[in-house]
Amino acid sequence: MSNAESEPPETGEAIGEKLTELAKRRGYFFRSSGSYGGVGGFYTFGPQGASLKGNVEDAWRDRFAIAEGNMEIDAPTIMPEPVFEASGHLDGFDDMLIECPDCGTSSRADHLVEDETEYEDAESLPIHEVEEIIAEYELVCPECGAGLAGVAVEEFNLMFATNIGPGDSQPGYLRPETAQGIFVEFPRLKEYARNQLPFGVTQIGRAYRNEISPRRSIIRTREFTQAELEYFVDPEADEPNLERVEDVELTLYPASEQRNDDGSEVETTIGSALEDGIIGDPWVAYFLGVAKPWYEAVGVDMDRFRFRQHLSGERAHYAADCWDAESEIDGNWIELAGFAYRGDYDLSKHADHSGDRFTVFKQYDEPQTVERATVDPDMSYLGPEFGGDAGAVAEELEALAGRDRSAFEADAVEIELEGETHEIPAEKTGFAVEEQTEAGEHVVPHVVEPSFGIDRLVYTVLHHAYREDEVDGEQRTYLELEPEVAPTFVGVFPLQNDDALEEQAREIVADLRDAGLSVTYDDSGNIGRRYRRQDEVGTPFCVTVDYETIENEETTVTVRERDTTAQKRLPVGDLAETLSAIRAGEMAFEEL
RNA sequence: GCGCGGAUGGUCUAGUGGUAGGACCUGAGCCUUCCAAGCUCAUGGCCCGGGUUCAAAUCCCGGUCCGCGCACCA
Repeated sequence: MSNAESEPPETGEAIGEKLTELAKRRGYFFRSSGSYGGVGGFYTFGPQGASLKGNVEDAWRDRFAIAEGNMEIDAPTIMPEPVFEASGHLDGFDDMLIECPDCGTSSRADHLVEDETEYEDAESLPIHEVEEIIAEYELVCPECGAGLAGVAVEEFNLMFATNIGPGDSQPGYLRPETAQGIFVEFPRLKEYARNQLPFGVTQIGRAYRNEISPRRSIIRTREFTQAELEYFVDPEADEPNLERVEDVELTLYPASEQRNDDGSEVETTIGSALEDGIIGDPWVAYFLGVAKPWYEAVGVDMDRFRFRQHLSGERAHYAADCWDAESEIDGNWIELAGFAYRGDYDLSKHADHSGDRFTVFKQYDEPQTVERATVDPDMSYLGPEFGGDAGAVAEELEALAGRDRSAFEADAVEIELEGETHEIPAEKTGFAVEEQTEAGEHVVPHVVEPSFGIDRLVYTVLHHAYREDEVDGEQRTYLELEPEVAPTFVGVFPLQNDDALEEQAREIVADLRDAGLSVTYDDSGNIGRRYRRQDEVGTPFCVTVDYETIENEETTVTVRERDTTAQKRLPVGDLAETLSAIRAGEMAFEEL
């Protein structure tokens, strides 16, 4: 177990409940299918939430696809069973649960068998065998000691199963991660990359896990959105451009510190963390360095953010080094993203299972000439001599030529086949040593995988943006969302119900929308109420048309900033341009 | 999946075996020359299914969902 949930920074009071209430009331997110009683683990993003989420996805795409020069694809969410046999999800995602008839405790049946008997890989055994083993060894409930012999073992796979087409002849599954959609299409994707390593493929999409108990709002759901990058590299040749990120400062929580009782987080830079060996892999380090400023830009509070290294027991067996991005929410650390060096695990598995080629041809600088021992067996001799074994004999000859040329120097070549020794006259083997020119080799790329959870990030962004303060003695709740991700960028109001003011305000709305800004118009109640309404959904700016606007020669409006409630008067003509510049981060409100 | 607690307008909540009230929000109107003001009016609710009862939002059972703990989290 990690102590990932220990020692949260002492910032922020518990605001999860208030946020959930606000999210429901204002349209960020809410439980799905409420009219039918609701369903666990599924949430709908309302108008505000969908917009915020879309903006976060756009920001991710800008940074991890476009700015890095990576491709983006959009693969199906349902894939056929063999894909998941290859990926390991069909077996590895399978839990065997056994429930104690006395105390009701559920245990992992496969773990019980592995712990208490000499069986080592109980997970791969069929259910009935596990049940037999439990009966045979008279295993008991680890909690209360009651006998478990004869108790049914229940299989629980975290993947949602379905059927493709009529009947159940072609089982399929909803993908438990978006990554497989990329790996499966690798042979074609590498063509689009013109067979050049390194290259990256991104995907933003839904993934599905039939969680036993979804919890904590949209933090752990059964359907969620991931943004993943699979970056394919030549492990021999490719190196990340660390200069771009080496000065990025970050908070790390390495495995070594987690094991200490008084372990603590480490403040360092990408460059020194690599030098000190804290981060093991330069590619992982590179993407941590890209991710940190990005998280900051979309509104994650860097005082409540860290990268935590996986402990060795926590890592998947193929992952050499693995770090999670984590944010702190009401005293708990939640996982926002995982950065794993997956080696050639995924591509090799799919190569084995599909028979397709998951490699990239890497041309040498200079063609290389190598001596290679080859055989060309005389099958008209081997056939009559060995009958049905002739093919196997030929294969063994070829293998032998590869490992021991001297075996072919005698008049007769000895080979072993199923324990028997056979002699083949040397002249019948067609043995030769030839010079071959090789232009390059097929390499299985290694994969670096930054994998982001979007829903959790949206929740974190809202949580970290939540503010309460007082304006003129009145309580105020507002969301300090970054302009780049805020669902609505500007609200436009007439100061009062007045045809002239309203007409002018509607013109401004049209202008701003033409400029591509997300605008809302509001003329209900009084001006203060409208400001508060926009504050609560996190709209960064409000524009108000008053009598000065329509009476003075120069048409001006007030622009009011959300966080400070400060106002400035600006000419209408420059409004769209100025606000667009602010949204793009090229200008600050204070500079106006 | 187990245990404990919960579920009343959009939101937050009061409530008793005799068919539900408030606040906020929302909408209409009045008022209003910049921060949830005031006045009038309006919309809208007892999670679902069974049982007990003359009568159930209330008591009982089951389910669904939510929160917490346990287990689970490739």
